Amino acid sequence: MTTLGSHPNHLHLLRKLATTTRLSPEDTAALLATPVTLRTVEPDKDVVAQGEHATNCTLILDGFACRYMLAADGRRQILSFHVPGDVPDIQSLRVESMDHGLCALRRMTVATIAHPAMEALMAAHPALEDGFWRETLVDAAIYRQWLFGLGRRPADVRLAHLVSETAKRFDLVGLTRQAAALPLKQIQLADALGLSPVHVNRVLQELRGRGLVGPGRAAIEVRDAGGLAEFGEFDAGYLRLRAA
Amino acid sequence: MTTLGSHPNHLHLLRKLATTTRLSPEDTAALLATPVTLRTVEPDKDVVAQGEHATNCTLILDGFACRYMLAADGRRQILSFHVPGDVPDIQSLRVESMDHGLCALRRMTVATIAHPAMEALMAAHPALEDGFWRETLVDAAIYRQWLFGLGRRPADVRLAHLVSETAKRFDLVGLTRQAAALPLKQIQLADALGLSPVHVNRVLQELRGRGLVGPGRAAIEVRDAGGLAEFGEFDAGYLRLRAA
DNA sequence: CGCTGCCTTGACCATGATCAACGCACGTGG
DNA sequence: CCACGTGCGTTGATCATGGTCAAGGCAGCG
Repeated sequence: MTTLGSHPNHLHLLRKLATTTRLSPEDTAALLATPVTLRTVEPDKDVVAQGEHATNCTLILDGFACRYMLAADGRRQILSFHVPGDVPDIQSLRVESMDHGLCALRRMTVATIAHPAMEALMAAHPALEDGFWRETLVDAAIYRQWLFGLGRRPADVRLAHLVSETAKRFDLVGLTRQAAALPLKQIQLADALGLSPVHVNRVLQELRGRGLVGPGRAAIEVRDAGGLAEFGEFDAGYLRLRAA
Repeated sequence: MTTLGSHPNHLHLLRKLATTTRLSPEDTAALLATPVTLRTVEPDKDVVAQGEHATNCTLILDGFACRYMLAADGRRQILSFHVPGDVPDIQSLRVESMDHGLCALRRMTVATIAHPAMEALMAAHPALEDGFWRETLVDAAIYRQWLFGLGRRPADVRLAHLVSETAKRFDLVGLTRQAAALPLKQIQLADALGLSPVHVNRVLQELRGRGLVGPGRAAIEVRDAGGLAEFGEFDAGYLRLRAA
């Protein structure tokens, strides 16, 4: 048990909150004084399982995670990606049981915040409550983009959009290095895009041929962010709800 | 200008809030005393357009609406349906501009609530704030189901799921009659399911052949709700976050 | 009586899935 | 230091779900 402020990566959360909400020094101080438990999660391990009743919220300090649902035949659909600074299970505060799982895609460090501590923080600091609420609205905006993509965009545009969006989200929390080389496997992209792994491979080659992403196999290297955004019809507006 | 309580269809909202939140008599009284403007919206007319900055929230009293986004080539993706009792643009309270449009699918009666009135109501009645927040969480749960369907469910299952879900949502606000005969055109189903209208037609015939929906062309008549839910892998749990 | 809007049908096409094999890089143990 | 195993990426051949195009059909309405 320690406080959030004692881990240097709290800065990602602060940076993200700052894109939508203005926090007073007192709000920030209270946030950093919040008691948390640090935990490491190995790749492919659930942070919260589907159906579980959560009693904590999870702040990602380092690593990369996704929400997902499983089909009866074992096929997986990834519903969203989550970068450091995200609290992907904040809705567990108000929800009886998780309708989806939360899973580490890379080795993660997370800060676990007990629900009562989170409730107390938000009750005492309306600006923080507001900020976290806005985060869920950004979440919803991202869902809408993915819905639109799955329904109406061809595979190549969809992939370019996803890569652009994910890179931008690393950017927005200050992780420029990871924004340039996304730690995504092709299978994970396939599960997020509703495609098969082999089709993702082929579409990636198309994007490589266009000079938009690099040839490396370890990570998706963004070569031409502007061109990728244009090809993927990506406009970052929906990630940055303007501050009040 | 009148008050919400003066229109009989306020009951749909109350019924829906009651599924997730416990309201005191004072909360209910304040809600019903809220000043609103009544308005009629013709089919295919926008309630709020994409890109617009809204200064009101919209409560649906009667009719049927959808959120949607348009592709550059004019193709449409419907992102969600909305039944009486929904406030589909509540996020406009916290968002600079709409990333999607809100459109009437049938003739609608809506109550327009000015943002300041909504803010005042929620500030004075935390239970109502909580209730509306929970609604956005149900929204998000529906988005996840649609994402899963678009990514991983074949067209027939996807259609059965959508029909089951939409019928259940009419049910939950007390509109049993509309739940049994959904006012949906095939083009609208196609836009929601990411399919072409002709494929929707064929899949509908398959469901008619299985005895799950009726043969009528004016509306989708649910013949065998249980069978439809089973075929569509529909479990209503995600529509009803348990009350605190 | 003839529009108009939507549903229906058929023929053909294409995006992306599936199946199966192979390659390549990295890590581990002999 | 090399042999092997493992996990992922890559490729090719074939298949299928669902799209597109084009032409009727049918009901309600002016």
